[in-house]
Amino acid sequence: MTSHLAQINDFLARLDGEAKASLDRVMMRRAFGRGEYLLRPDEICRRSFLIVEGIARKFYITEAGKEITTKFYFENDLAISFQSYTLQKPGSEFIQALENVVVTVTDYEAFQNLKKDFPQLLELDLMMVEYYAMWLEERLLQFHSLDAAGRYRRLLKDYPQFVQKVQLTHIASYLGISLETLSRIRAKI
Amino acid sequence: MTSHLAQINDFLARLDGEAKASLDRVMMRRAFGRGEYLLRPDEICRRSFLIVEGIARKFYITEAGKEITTKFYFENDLAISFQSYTLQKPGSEFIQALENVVVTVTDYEAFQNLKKDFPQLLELDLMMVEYYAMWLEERLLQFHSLDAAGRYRRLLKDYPQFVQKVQLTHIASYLGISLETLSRIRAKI
DNA sequence: CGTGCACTTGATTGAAGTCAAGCGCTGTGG
DNA sequence: CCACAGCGCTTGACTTCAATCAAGTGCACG
Repeated sequence: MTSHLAQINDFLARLDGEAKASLDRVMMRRAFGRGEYLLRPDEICRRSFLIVEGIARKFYITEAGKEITTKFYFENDLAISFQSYTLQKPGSEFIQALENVVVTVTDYEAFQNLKKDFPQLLELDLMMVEYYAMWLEERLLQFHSLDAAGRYRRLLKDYPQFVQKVQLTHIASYLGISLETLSRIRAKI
Repeated sequence: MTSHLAQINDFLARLDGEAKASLDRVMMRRAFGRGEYLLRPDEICRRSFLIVEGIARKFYITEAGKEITTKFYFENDLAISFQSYTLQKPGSEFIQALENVVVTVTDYEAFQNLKKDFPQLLELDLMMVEYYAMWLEERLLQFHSLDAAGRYRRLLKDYPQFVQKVQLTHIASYLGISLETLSRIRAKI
């Protein structure tokens, strides 16, 4: 998986000058304070947020009123509500800063237009979506084949930084287990 | 979701003549008998299979030796082992015909080359991966927010054809529940 | 010095897994 | 043509994992 990420960085490094310059031109730096929302439900996700600094999360609220965290964003992660962004339709997800966050914002329309001029960017887009799909496959596999303790151990192994920096409440919902169960799992390790 | 599928078909219909002809030229029709494997673990997924007729499934085997079905393929579905295909590395998934199946096979390399000549095909590729990612997101959401009975009811609603045509053993593993539990859920409806 | 929030710990309940037996087809060979 | 073997599914009894409910701890911050 990491190899794919490396490939994306590699690709970005080799992106030709004009494409890169055009891309830079439509990107805008912005800051959000701890707790602020980068995106709310019923909004169309018209912008992507590349995390420069800080941590954010994506979550939705179930019918029962429970928050489910579906993704954490760290440095260099691209935060969007995928379905809302792709279809340009109102979504049901929140994106929220968990700390003070600095991002570079790219407008959806602007990026679509650039893709027409620079097929390289189309390739880049494809690579990023491929990467996301593989990440989703891996996550689904974990839900399918690991129990609560197994999923936590896997998280510790793959992303130890999460556990240090993110509240257990959010980690529990990310893993699909209750806060209490997570607490007990941790006590045993 | 259906809207996105419609968009792909629409796109295919508008694909310009030369791109379409080139694509057709590299596609080959093939048949597999019930139970045969289109792909096995440790193979690199070097071909995609567009289902013309019949049903197939994708699955893997856990450390505990249990089969987990991750996807069913019906007419017009494109069967690949996504990670193995995308990275061109050996994978761990089986793709198996559940009935006699007719497919059109497209070689990975050939398609990659065509994408260089026809950016339209690159766009098509992107759309298909986007569609797959949204499907994965939806499936993950169901694992996260529905219990066993809820997932089965959702399956009945979204894909009633599965339940008629596919063995309950496979459906149970697809839903992440035991065959016995599925049987009890069905008895209550 | 409280008040609130993040987390822990304990007791109980409930959903789903496992193990085991049995039913009802279908298909094959005596 | 019947018999029985095998497979797909059901049903029952029991167990287990994790959710829920309910206190309680400890730290941070006004």
